[in-house]
Amino acid sequence: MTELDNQQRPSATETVRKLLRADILAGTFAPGEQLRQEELADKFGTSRIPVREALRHLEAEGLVTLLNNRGAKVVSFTSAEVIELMEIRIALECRALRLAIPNMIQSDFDEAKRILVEYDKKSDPAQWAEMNWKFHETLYIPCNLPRLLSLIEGNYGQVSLFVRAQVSMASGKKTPQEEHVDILKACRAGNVEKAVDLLEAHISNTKKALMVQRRRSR
Amino acid sequence: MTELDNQQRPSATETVRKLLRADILAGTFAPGEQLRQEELADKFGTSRIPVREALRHLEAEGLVTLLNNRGAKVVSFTSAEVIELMEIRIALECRALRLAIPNMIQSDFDEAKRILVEYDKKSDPAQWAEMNWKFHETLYIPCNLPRLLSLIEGNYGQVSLFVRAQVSMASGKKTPQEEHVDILKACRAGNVEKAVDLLEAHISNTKKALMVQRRRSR
DNA sequence: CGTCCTCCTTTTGTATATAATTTCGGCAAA
DNA sequence: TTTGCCGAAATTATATACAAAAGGAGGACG
Repeated sequence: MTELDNQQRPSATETVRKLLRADILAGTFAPGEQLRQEELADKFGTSRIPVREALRHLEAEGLVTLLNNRGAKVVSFTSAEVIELMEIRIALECRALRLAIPNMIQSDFDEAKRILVEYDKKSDPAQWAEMNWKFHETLYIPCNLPRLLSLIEGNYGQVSLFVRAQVSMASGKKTPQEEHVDILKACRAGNVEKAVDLLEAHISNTKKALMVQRRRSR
Repeated sequence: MTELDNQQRPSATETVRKLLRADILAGTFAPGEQLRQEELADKFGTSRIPVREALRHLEAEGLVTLLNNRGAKVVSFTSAEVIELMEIRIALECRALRLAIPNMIQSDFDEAKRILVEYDKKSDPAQWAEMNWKFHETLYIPCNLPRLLSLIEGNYGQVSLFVRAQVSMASGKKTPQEEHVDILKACRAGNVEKAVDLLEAHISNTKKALMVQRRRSR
């Protein structure tokens, strides 16, 4: 048994934190939006104390910003900061993949494959985001480093606030799905260097797509 | 002006957080030690509320662990977890260095050099840790990605809880200081691949030294 | 002699209350 | 119209109060 089977009953603070994070990631609270403590306390049926503690935690996670006497806002990134998140993705996820590949077993490949197949069936862009994360996560889990995985997940959470539907394919380039297939193939072949290179290119492509997208929306 | 000139006067919560973190990193509170809220509140001259909020933040940072109705402890890592921190160092710091080198200017080299010289003058192992961090930080700062730098700093904070005096050199290997010199030289030469490889080896050596050290202390 | 139960103490978790700060509307003056 | 300055209302920050849970000493029972 690991050390993580502690909490018997979740505290109010943890409940609020979990629900609030889900709301933020689901877009219920938009980036930049003010989060009023009393409102949240009402919504979650607690006093403001657990709300404030949850906000402090989410602040450290990078999902909200707290200013002195001015409360909390959902984070809102500048273009440069979103690019930065992609650099962090490259750093963390490429390392995780590198360490994961030697540990992969058949069921990991099967699971990844299954997700890709399901991916193609879904038509709702909102679900693509979910599938995309599932696929990537599946590739990294075998590295067996929970803290690294948790950093990746936290960073990805911030990313997903801004990279809602990442459909875009630069003209003539491969689609993200095609890239997924290629990455999985390299993993299967045990070709660490190739897989990592492909992953870096994959994330880099998202980064570039974002740069274009953001440049347009001025 | 950036976005970080907000806080006019720091709140009690932030003050407590900063001081408590300093205490933890300085070893005033040892890993595994219980942190009593009332005690901390007294020490910092506040009520327990700011203390609790600071603890929530530090929990998210990974410096303390909170258990339900059982309060906070300074984190205490298993051997495997310390190894994991080094993997995260490799992921984050190698990427930062890679992105930093193209942006380095003369004053960056000068500063790094200055730190290395000072390094040799100090005899107190406690100061080595500080110098070591300063040197690494100096190399990464030119990447100009504040979030990445903040992740690196947070991770390094956890590392420094357990890697007090990293003097050890495996027999026949280079000392950490010699490795520092080599890394800096590669940076000066603009040789990104070599510098990153050296850095990875450098961190890996620390990792290996830790593995030996921990194996002994059983 | 050891184990388990109970009660008391300590400590944590959350609600309520109070203080301090910001925000905003209105009014006056330029 | 615009600017700037009150002052009330809203909102946040912190303290205090109370409730709930954990920890520990002592005693009953095997």
